[in-house]
Amino acid sequence: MKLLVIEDEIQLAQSIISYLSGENYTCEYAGTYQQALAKIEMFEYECILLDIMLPGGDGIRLLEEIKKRDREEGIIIISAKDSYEDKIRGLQTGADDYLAKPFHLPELSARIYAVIRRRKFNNTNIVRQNELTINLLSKTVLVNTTPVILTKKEFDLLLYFIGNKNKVISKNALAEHLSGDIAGMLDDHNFIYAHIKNLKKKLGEAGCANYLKTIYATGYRWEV
Amino acid sequence: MKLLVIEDEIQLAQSIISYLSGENYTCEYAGTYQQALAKIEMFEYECILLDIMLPGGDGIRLLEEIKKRDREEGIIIISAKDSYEDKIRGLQTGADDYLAKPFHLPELSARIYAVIRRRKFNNTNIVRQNELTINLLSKTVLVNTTPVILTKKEFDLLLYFIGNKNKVISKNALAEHLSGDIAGMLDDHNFIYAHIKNLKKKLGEAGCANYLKTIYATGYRWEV
DNA sequence: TAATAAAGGTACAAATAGTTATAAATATGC
DNA sequence: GCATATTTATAACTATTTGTACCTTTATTA
Repeated sequence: MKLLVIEDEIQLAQSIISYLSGENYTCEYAGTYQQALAKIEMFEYECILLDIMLPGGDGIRLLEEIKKRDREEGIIIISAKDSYEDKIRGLQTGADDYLAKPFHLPELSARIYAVIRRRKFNNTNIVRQNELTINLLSKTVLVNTTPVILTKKEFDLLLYFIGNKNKVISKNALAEHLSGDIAGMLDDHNFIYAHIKNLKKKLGEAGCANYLKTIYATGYRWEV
Repeated sequence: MKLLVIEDEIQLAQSIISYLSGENYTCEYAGTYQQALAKIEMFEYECILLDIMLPGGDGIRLLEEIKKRDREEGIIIISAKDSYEDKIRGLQTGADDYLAKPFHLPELSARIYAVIRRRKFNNTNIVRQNELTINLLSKTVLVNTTPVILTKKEFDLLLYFIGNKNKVISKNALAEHLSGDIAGMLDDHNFIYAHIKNLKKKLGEAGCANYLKTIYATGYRWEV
């Protein structure tokens, strides 16, 4: 899961990022309006943390800018002043949640989780697909009643496939999703093959039918 | 699907082309105003990516030049400066979309797909034609309810025929569409025969009537 | 209807893509 | 900081697709 932390106080940003990285989020950072906008154009995020009091007072403008793009990411506003007007204004402009400074990092983490769950998984912790049961909270996978131990990348991969079922996804797009990097993508991302193979093997051994089809010269497709 | 990438930064152009080739687009490249104009005059593209800040000629001028020709291709402007005026000016001159550098390759890919879908496929992911149903996202083909497994080239070919139904298409045009400008300028593209034959065979076996007519000494026409 | 030009069929070669096993690098946990 | 697990890189191998060559069939035209 990728997050963007938009916050001008470097100290705070660092501790947020450090904590959330430990929660298995991939975090990126923007300290100014311009940086943030550039990042948002460049990347897709599951959730954006936005300090509404950016220098230049551009927080709300940035929020409007983000909402205009009509993407799927959640937005959580962080604000120094716990002002009611700010909160109302933020939520009206389309933020999903609001958190006043100072806050506890586990609380932030919980809210991020809640926002993502609400937006991406229809407010449920459990994703079911045929004989698969995926628990987003515990990050565990069952095939019928058999548990399957997946690594983080394998889990991400599986979730991505199920979230994009019946679509062909290119090897490049998968690599991008897993490693989050940009341009200079001239390298062969052959590591994808390894993850795919391991995922298939583990699911197969647990008795899961092979839904993940290779579309030669094109990509992969999770067929259901 | 054929794209023209007009971009003077070779590095960036390369990574764009590398990524989009992986997404199954046939990409061609122009680094200058003159090259771009020459390409556009000679060939047809489904979508043009235009760096508005070209050396030796105004990108906007090129955009006007392209629009003057009144073709069907989509145009996506790529710009280094995320300037509001630039964007407005580009979109007013007839560009379909605008993307500020630096951007994320999957995002570019998604926008190209959106533009092509809007222009060529009535904004739908499903193309229907008589007993054929083509899903652009899953890249699958049904004849009535019978699935037909096509290779990459066969799928492209079919889509191209249906997108140009009732028009005669020369062997050269087909070769160029599938393999790019080089192939289009060479003679003797017997590989087209092979692909046509395989496509016809697969569709026929699935119960599809033969809409693909050979126009002797001229080309092929998908007659409906 | 014969001559000829073009297209179709087929089989095989070459290129490309995908799989797998293993090793090296990196990250994680105790 | 060491041991372990995970991720990424490498390389050999396998499978599939694509391109080519050559031969056969079909259509066109005189």
